[in-house]
This record gives sequence, structure tokens and C-alpha cells, in this order.
Amino acid sequence: MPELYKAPIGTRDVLPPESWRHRELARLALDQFARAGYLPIETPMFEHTEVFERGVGEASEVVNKEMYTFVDRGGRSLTLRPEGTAPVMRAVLEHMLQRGSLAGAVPVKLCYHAAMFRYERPQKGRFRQHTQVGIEAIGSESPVVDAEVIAVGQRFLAAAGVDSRLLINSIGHLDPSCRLGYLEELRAYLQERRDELPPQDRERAERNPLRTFDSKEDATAAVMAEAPLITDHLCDACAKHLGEVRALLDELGIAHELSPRLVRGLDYYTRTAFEFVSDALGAQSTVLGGGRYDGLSELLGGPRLPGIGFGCGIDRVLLAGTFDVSPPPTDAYVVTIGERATQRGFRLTFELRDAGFAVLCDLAGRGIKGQMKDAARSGARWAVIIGDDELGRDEVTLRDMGTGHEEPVAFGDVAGRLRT
RNA sequence: GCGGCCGUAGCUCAGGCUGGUUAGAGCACCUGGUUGUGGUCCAGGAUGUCGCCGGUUCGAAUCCGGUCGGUCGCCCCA
Repeated sequence: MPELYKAPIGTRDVLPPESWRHRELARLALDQFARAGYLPIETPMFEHTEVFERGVGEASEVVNKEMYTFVDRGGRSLTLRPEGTAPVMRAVLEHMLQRGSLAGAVPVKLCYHAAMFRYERPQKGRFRQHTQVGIEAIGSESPVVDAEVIAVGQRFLAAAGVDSRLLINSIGHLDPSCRLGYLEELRAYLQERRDELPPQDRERAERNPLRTFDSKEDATAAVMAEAPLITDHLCDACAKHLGEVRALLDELGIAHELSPRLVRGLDYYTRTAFEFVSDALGAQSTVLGGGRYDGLSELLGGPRLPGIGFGCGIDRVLLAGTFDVSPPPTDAYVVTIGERATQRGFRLTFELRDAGFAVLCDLAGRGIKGQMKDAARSGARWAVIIGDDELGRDEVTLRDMGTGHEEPVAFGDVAGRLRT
């Protein structure tokens, strides 16, 4: 540890001007979400570890080995949130939002912009701390909610200039007539062709058969190409639900591909699963992903409370998309010569700021030349120059930094002149 | 947790294979030319634990080992 001032592995500082893009992109997201009726919610950065163990699922990779878990001074096991859905559901249950302050709102619609933490090996588009924006709609099973959530995500990505494809699937619900029955069939199939799988995938096939579809091994892909598909084994209700979601997407003209091999890693997902993938991200192709989690509330000990939502990594959106914004322009820079002028100029700086302008002044005791240079560096449109000559006439010299043209302006008229 | 590649000024990089005087360039930065004027130009200037630790050697940025960090991929995910 030779360097004390070095960010921990997998974390990074977002510096200007990139920090400006981050901020504005998050603002764009939250604005769009708000227009669709999703209200901002802030949950703690950490939760009781059990919220994730039970909500996300102890078998999942995320909970298994990727959580930042610590014991606080009171002996409680706490975990920095690795994802946004379980904490939001926990908050909805704790405050009984569906009956309390948001009574009558069915579903309860919430959105967030928050840091997530996962102890993973860093890679392109993947960090141990990253920021997500996301929405959750809790309290309705209607396929219209699914379609709305997906469409809100699609609109956001479009606005952020991300070129992506939408993959959608249904993974059914936990019942022998649906996912459980299918899993049995899939297991039997994998057992039958076990010898054809690479060792790594054999283990996976047993532990989490659905995930075998994700393998990038050619041999495995060949086996999975002929495997039974969940889409063909959904119960009538789940199949109908998926069909209705797709019809609504068609209604909006949102292109999507049925992807029977799309599976999600977190245990709480039921029925609709979807993700938007981009080719611009290397191995981390998912830029926005989500799905329905009708069983989550009960896993947390709550009543039956269906929901659906998505999470979207804004670091990835920035990497994959074309979203860009310019930093706010500087309107004026107050240049002063001499002590009296410095005092008067300092006051003018704040008078102009109070009037709504972006105004800078020297904070380093520079001479006029240094101040002019600083003014140019700041991109200020105007230099407001004040020296003894100006003070004597109760005016300033206003210099147009673009053309170099200068004109005298009375102190009281500066704000008005800047406005033109 | 596993594997490939990489670590030289604030930034982008040369030098390294074939160890040897004060380790370079461009950009950025500072000063002066212009004692009240930037962006151009000219002249000058400052800047590096050559990632870190150890080994080989008379001598290491250069060779070797380890380590830390970055990057890309596996796993998994936003």
C-alpha cells in the first residue's frame, strides 16, 4: 500500500467533465420516470444482511460471494446494498405504502438513483461500486404494468442515445404446472446429455439448470439448442400474461425478441424477465435489466404483493450511449486592479450571481494578466474589468471575450447589459 | 476466485529486446516580451520515489522473482 491517496480497487472517482454527464443523465432519468408517475424513494445504503439473503436468494452468486457485509458495533450483520429492488420492497412493506401515505396508488410506483456495491473482479463496465437508476411498480399483476415498466426503460435508453436490443422472456411461476414442472424436464434432459457438457457446465447444470442456457461453451450451446424451452412449458396463465405484455409492446411499436434462454440470476424473479443489451460494452452487454418479482414480498415475510421493475447502470449507459452535455457556461469574470477595486468587484460578483448569472472572480491574488487568462480559461463570455479609472467614473469596462470589443457600463447597468 | 496483456512527468507516449555520463518528446502549466488586458506568436522555466519490494551486476527504467494496481476475458451481473 504505497499510495495512500488511491481509490480502492474497483472504485473510481468521476471527475469533471464526466461527472457532469453523470449528474445530467441521472436527472434525465428521474425526470422521465417522474413523468410516468414514478416517485423518488431513498433507502439506506445498507440493510440487514437478511434482506438480501432472503430476498435475493442465498443460492445466488450475488449473495453467495459478492456482498459487502460487515458487523456493526451493536453486533448486527449489515450489507451494503448490491441491488435496488429488495430494499425498495422492504421499505414498501415497512411503511405499508400500499395502504399508508400512497394509499390507493395501485401499483405503488417508485424510482431511485443510488450506488450499488458488489465484490466482483472489475472489468469493462463493471465496478465494485456503481450507480443505478431504476423503477419499481409494486402491487399489480396486470401485464400493462410490465409493458409500462419496459417502455419507460426503452424511452430512457433512447433518450440517452443507447443503441440496444430488447430481449424478453417469461420464466413462469413456482408451481408444478409451470416452472417447477419445466425444471424437472430440463434436469432430466441435461442428465441424459451430461457427457456432452464440459465439466464446468456439468456442475452448473445440476446447481442451476436454467443458467446452463447462458454458457458460452460451444459444446454446451449445441446441447442447449435442443433443450426444452420454458416458453413451451408455461402454464396457461403465465403464457397468456407474456402474450399480453408482448401485444402491448407491439402497440407501442417497441421491437423485442422472445428469448427463451434469457434467465435472471436473482431468485425472486417470476414471469416476465427482460434486458436491453448493447454491443458497445464488451462482455458486459446488459445495460438495463429487470423483471417481475411476484414472490419477493412473501420471501421478506410480507403479504402477497406482486411487483416489477428494472435497474439500469448509468456507467454502462454512458459507455454505450452517445449522451453528452456541456458544462454550464460562465457568463462573466470580474477582473479587478487594486485593493479597492477588488472589494467592489467581489461585491459585484455576488450581485450578479444573485441576479442569476454564472460569475467568477479571482481567488488567487492574480495580476490583471493572470485574471484575464483565468477568464479565458473559464470560457466566460464577458470580462468585467474594474480599476481605479472605472471606480472614479462609477462604471466598469465590459469586454466581450469573443470579439475583444470593450465598452464602459455603469455599475448599475451591468446585469442588464449581460442579459442582452 | 481463475487466466491474458500492461504499469516512464498532470495527460498521451518514446527509451527497454542488445544494462553504462545529468531519463526524453508533444500537450498542459509557470515567467517574460505587453508597468491595466486573455485566446495567436516568440524567448525562457519548473515537473519524475521510471508502480512497489527484493535479486543478479562494478552499474538496473532496462534482466529475473515477488507484490500492488490497471485493463480485457471466465464466472456473474447494471
